[in-house]
Amino acid sequence: MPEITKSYEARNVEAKWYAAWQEAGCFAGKAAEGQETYTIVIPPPNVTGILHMGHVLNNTLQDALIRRARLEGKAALWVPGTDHAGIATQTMVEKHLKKEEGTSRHELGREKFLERVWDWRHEKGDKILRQLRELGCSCDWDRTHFTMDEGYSRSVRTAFVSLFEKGQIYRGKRMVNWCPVSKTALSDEEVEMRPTKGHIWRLRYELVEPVGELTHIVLETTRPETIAADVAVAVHPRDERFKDLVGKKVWRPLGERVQIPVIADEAVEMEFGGGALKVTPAHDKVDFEIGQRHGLEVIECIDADGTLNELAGAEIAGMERFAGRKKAVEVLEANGSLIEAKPYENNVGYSQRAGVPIEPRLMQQWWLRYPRVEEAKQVVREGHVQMHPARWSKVYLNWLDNIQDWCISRQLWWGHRIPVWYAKGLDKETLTEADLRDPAKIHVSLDGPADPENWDQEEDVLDTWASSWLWPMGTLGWPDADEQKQANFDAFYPTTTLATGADIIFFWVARMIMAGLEFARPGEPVERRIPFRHVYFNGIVRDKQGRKMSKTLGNSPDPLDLIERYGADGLRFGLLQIAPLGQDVKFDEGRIEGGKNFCNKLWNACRFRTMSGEMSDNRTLAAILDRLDGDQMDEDDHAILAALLDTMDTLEKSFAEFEFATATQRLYGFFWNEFCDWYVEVAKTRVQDPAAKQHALAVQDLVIRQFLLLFEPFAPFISEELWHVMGYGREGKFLQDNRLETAETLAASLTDAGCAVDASASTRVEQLQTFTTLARQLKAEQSVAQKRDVTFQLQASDEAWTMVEPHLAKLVRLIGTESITHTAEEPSLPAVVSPFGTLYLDTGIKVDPAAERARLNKELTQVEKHIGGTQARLANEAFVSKAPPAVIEGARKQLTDLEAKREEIRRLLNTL
RNA sequence: GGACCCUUAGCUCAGUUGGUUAGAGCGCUUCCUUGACAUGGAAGAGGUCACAGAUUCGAGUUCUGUAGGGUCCACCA
Repeated sequence: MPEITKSYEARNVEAKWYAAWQEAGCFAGKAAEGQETYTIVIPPPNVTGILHMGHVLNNTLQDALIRRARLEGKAALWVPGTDHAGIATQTMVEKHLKKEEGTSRHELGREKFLERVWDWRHEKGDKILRQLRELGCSCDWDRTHFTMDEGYSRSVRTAFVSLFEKGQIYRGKRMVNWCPVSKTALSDEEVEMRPTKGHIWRLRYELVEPVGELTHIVLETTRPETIAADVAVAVHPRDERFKDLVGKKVWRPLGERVQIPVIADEAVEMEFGGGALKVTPAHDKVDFEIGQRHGLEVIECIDADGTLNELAGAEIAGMERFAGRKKAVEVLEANGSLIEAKPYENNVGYSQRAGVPIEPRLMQQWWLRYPRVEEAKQVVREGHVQMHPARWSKVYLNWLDNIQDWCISRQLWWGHRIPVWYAKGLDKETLTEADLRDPAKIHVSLDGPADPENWDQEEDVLDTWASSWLWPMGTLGWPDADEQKQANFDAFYPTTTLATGADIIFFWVARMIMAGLEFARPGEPVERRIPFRHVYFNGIVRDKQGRKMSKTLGNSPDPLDLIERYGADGLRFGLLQIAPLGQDVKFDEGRIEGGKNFCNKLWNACRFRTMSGEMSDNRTLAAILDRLDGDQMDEDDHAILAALLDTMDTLEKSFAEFEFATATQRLYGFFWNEFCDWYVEVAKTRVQDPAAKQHALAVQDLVIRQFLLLFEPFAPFISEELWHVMGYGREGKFLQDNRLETAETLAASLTDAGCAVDASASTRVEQLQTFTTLARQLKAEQSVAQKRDVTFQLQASDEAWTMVEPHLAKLVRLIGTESITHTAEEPSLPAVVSPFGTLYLDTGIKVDPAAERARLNKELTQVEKHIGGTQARLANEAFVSKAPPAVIEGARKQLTDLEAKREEIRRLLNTL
């Protein structure tokens, strides 16, 4: 028998078992012919990222799902990997280069710079994957993928080429969200609207020729620095105030002194500002559209880096855009155009990553018309892809309903370079749709043209999400037939569950669905093409004040530190206990500590079991069942086994519903309260009885065994350790090599073993528990809680006494008394009314009648209050005639019981 | 402007299809180091379930509205 330490030391076992699992290839995703599979692809973290609490939650959930699937006998595969994270990684390396070497990517040049990024990736990357091992994640590490690996890159290019050939991809000059810091275009999804405090300036634009009384038009703007790029002033066509002005000209108040027309356009809000709008097509999306409708010129006065150029006007040219804004206001004030400056808060689009306002800009970019939009809606509407919680479907469908073409090109270097080659000398700015489809001018292919010397490859790379949207397929070998075979694409696709955060439902989830439908198994039914069947959205981990955890706030605990202090299992279990379906998680370190304490409780329960008696053959369930003795089955056995079956049932349901908090809470309550606090305590007595000992210990062995199987998905390390300590495992075998019985099959096995579980015993055990609590309560009230030399007398009917008598030995021990005797007398002693009769406590000290009366009166008041309520209900004619009979019956019985109790308390009061 | 979520004990949260006296963990009070566990045990205090209506014999639970908090989408310059 191995020596078991007094408390559970996670560090002693975690590394050991992880190494053993890996050595034995426990995590390999292998599917036998016809075997049911369970596949998860990890949401690939940034390759240079480090583990934070969000990852812990997300990956613990996935690991729980995967480990449970293994125990259910499915071929489980969890594919790990990382994302190259274009902007984030490139920015990180650029910063590093600037700080450490004072150089920049432009100084290095594309090739050298990319070498440096690769160095960085090899040196610092994948740290997060190693950290996931600390957490116990059972990924199939041999299948680790990286979005920039050659194989994966090939799938990215394949998708691009295919979509290009289908005409879904085009190059076009349109308004894009330009990030002046990262110096790249962004998709709409990467722009975050933030309320921003600033000013709005009320300005006058002088009419070239007065119209009647009118000498100028009043309008308001938040962006005076762009005035020099104004090409018109727009008013609403039905606005009476301006009907005579349309077609007239005004002087542009900044920059070159030119006349611009007043035009009428529906897009103008009459109620806003003065009812007129300055039109700056180059720097505003709406203005651009107006400009298109009216054939207006586009003047760009802001450059790519966010500085104002010479077209912005001599006064502000060369200035940074916000400094230029200030200066522009001064100029406007000086030339009499400024009427008023008002503090103003409006929504400004920010680059999500760089955190600066984006600049709408007119540019040539690559665009994708999303494929399979209708199918993508259909699969969710029809439940082929189920979202949990379901409400996210609505968000998803709403987005697809309003979907816009996706700007997929990025002006970065770190990423998948777009597989498009331009014939040398071709003017890329003036390409037409026909040019795009002309193989003499544009070459699009996986591997490039045969005569590269005559071509220039596109400089831009793809949006990171235009690679990760292929993740479930690319990691399973698509599109290469051999690789797919090797990865067993056939068996593992579609994946089963995607666990991720709702914040990337558009970025990633929706796009993966469209990609899957477009590329996977062409021609087959949608349910074979979708990338996953379930999407589980886990909440965001927040701090105690409800704020998102972030590096800048410094409010995020270091998961590795938490693992160090509470063990990986404690962290996992504690976190899942507070992670309700679809709600954010407010991080509470107390719960993590609770997880650790629970592990310790489990540890000690097992330790106690090994101390209670010789360990017998625990190697199989059958061996344990063999040791059960039907003749020794008492109510406590029935109750604990019924609770075990119920727990198994609850776990099965909660896994199906992704209700992890329910699952962990049931496990906690079952093991700690039902098993340790009651069953193990009562069994202490039975273990003293040679006739009952083997049976009572076998029940414990059974309960612990089944519990470990249920617990392992949440806490794999301690479960594995105890599995071996308790002798459930064999040399070279692991917990996961066993199958998890269902509640039904275990119940059937118990029946076969002559120990059919009678769930109704639970009620009677509850009465014994109540009895115990009342007796302890009485002792505490009489200030003899710790004394064991007191005696109890139970005044009970013969029938009630027969219910208590078989349990006397246990009760005496649990309550801490010398004896409980059956009495017909009515002693003058402190008493309490129990389910079995009136229980008297003899402490050997004289009773204080006043104190006793006070105590009983308090009790009486409570009972009477309750009686009142119940009587009122039963007196209600409507209740009696309409409520279901069972409910009425329950109320009647309750009333009878309460009245009996009341009488007994009154009688006791009279004896004082 | 559109959609969604939340509000239950001091704190963090459970409360299944409406049905006895609303639960857990932490914290708090009292007692206990008795031979699994002080990372523990026993007992206890603590809640008008945000508010107002409606439906119902009966509402924490269903519906409507209000207030407060949060999220997403749209973006009036």
